[in-house]
Amino acid sequence: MNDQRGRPGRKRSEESRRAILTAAAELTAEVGYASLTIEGIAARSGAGKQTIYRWWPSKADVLLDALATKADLHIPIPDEGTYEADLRAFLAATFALGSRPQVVELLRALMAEAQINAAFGERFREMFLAQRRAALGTIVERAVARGELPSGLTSQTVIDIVFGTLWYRVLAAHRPVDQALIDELVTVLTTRRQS
Amino acid sequence: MNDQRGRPGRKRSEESRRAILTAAAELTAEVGYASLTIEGIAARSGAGKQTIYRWWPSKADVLLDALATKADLHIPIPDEGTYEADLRAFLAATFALGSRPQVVELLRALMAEAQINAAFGERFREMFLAQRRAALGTIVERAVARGELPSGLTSQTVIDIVFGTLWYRVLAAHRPVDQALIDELVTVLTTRRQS
Amino acid sequence: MNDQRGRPGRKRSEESRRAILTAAAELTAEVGYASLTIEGIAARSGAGKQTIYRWWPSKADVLLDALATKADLHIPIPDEGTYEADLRAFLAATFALGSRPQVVELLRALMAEAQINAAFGERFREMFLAQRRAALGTIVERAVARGELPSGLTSQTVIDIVFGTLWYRVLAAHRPVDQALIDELVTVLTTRRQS
Amino acid sequence: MNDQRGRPGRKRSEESRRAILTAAAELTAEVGYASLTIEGIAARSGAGKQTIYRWWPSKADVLLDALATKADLHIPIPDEGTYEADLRAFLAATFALGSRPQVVELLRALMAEAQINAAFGERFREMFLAQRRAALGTIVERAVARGELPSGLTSQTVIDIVFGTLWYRVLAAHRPVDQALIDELVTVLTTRRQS
DNA sequence: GAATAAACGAGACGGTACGTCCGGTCTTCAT
DNA sequence: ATGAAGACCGGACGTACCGTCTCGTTTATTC
Repeated sequence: MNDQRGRPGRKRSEESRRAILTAAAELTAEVGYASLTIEGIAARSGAGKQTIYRWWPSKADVLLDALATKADLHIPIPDEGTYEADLRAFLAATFALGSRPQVVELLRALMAEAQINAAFGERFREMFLAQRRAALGTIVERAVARGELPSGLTSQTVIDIVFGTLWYRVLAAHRPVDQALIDELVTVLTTRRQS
Repeated sequence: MNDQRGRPGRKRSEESRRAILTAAAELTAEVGYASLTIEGIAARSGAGKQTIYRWWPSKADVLLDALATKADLHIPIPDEGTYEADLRAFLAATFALGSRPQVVELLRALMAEAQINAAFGERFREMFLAQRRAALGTIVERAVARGELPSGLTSQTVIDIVFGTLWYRVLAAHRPVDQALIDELVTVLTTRRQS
Repeated sequence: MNDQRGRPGRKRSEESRRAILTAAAELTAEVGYASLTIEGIAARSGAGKQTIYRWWPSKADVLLDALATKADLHIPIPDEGTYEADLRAFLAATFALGSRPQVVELLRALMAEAQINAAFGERFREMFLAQRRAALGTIVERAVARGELPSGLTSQTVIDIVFGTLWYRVLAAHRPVDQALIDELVTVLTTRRQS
Repeated sequence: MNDQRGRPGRKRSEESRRAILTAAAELTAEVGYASLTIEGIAARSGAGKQTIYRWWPSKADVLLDALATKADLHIPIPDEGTYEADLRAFLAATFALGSRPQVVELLRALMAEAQINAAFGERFREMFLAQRRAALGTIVERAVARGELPSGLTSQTVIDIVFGTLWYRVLAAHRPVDQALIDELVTVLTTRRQS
């Protein structure tokens, strides 16, 4: 990826990169995404503006990178044996993540930016949303293979419903995702129906 | 509301108001929300900037007002006799609305702004989202009264799932709401379960 | 002047006029001429902006009017019997006026405006400067008639030198006109020379 | 003065500086000082507004700089041997300058601004007026040393009378400084008196 | 080791839009 | 017809950031 093979010249400074990502995350928490500026990130991190523009196309991309760098945000793909248990485990992991206000704020900002800036939207969808969909997709496909999915439901729709409901609570309702919601979602998406 | 009784001074110009709302809507369609500016709206509408700032706190509020002024966006509360039919009718109406690209673009922009600007978020939730929730709420409450709601499902969760899935398709998936999704949503949210 | 004979409609309010002139003078003293605005005068005086625009073409004209209304600013034309005594009396009267800071401030502002706004400059010259020149002119002409003027000096130049020096101290030197200056001016402009 | 030794960052653009000063001078000549705007200067010079604000506190300071940059405005200190000849030479040089309408307009505007804006007034007095006073001061001091000054006249008063009369003609009388005035001034300020 | 080349902090640059202020005009209702 | 109130269009203000462009300096690779 970062094709540094034998190129002359100074190497990218990992120190600067970290300082920039940290400054961006802190500033977002302190002043909010709307008041976050490239100049502010540069000033806080001690980097020059050009250094930021050299490596990221926008402030949203800096934050997306900062998010991706947080290793602990990884949501594992559970394998509990049954579709219901897997789904419940997946939702519980997501729920845990949702209880960290700073992360939630970041996600709201990035989703917003994705609506306004089409190019970033593309990157956000590919680098973030698609990965989450893939994780849940694995679980649902397993259920399909086992015949556990309720009839009349495609796996894509299950995924849309799960993520849609979670995002809606964050974006529109401003209510945290809670245990009750998880229970109801699992109920709706798993229980077999009468003919 | 606009208590003009016997107040001295010139009255608010309805002509300017219309010109501003129209210009804002047109410009959003032409250049996109990100490139929409108050100055641009003023120039296009022939109004002074101050006139815009006097009546709306931000460009998003202008668009929200423009949206509210479009009478044809009203979603009726159907009463077809059964919960399933009502829900299907409600979704069909929403689906029809979603097939108008300009409206969808507007909604995406407003939802984005609501994430970034907390004060506008409050207004957007109260003046737009709450009304839609109330409409669907009426339908669902009727179902509850009739005992048609699947057990283990609260009416608020039904609403979250419905709007969540619709918004998710618009915001994250960039896939239009289609008939297949409607069918699956209705299936999931109506069918009685085996004990 | 104010030809109100038999005109229909409400008469000009003397109360408003006074309030406006007072407010303008006070505001100039409080915030300075640069920060004086028509809106400010209207607000302070309780008048509408239109009322001010109806009767004065600019804020400088309001102040010029306020100045003219101050009756005590009148400089009498002395007649002491000799040119030297007259000149000294005239300068003493002007000197007394120059010791009132507010008046000096006003004069500085009006002279400044006269440079920047040609139309007002014309009015200022005619309504203020010309009157002062005429007063001193009477004195000097009397001296000419008596043969008291030093040879090689025209009356216009005497006037230019007197007012020039006084204004210069106010505008450029920021030093008050004092007794020493008066003495020296009198000396220069009266003493007969050796052939 | 401009201590650029080893400072990091891009250097100030001399090209921009020149373009701004030229544009300001031209615009003043074309539309007058009252209609001169920072935005206009920026537009005409091709510079950004911020570049102007970075280096000059007001439009008057831009003009003062433009004036100072005009090398040909320098008034030499003559040394003709006698006070009278020196004074006459100094006045002739000033008179020549006064016959350039653009320069006179500029001086009127700056003197006006100096009345209205106290901070600029200070700069104008120090950077322009004081230099002229110093030049004439040299001449007059020489006369004092030689005992050529009329008795009862201090050197400061001579300077006040000279500059006062010149400025008054420009500011108040709107009559150019002419040869007759020079002659009369020299007469008044040099001739010995009868006891 | 010298030359070359890239990245770095710093900061000036041309731009664009911001939100505010005020100018001068125009209703509106009351006197 | 005047007057107070206040909305209107217009234009400039001074500021904040954008994204780009020098600068001088530091660090690496190649000759």
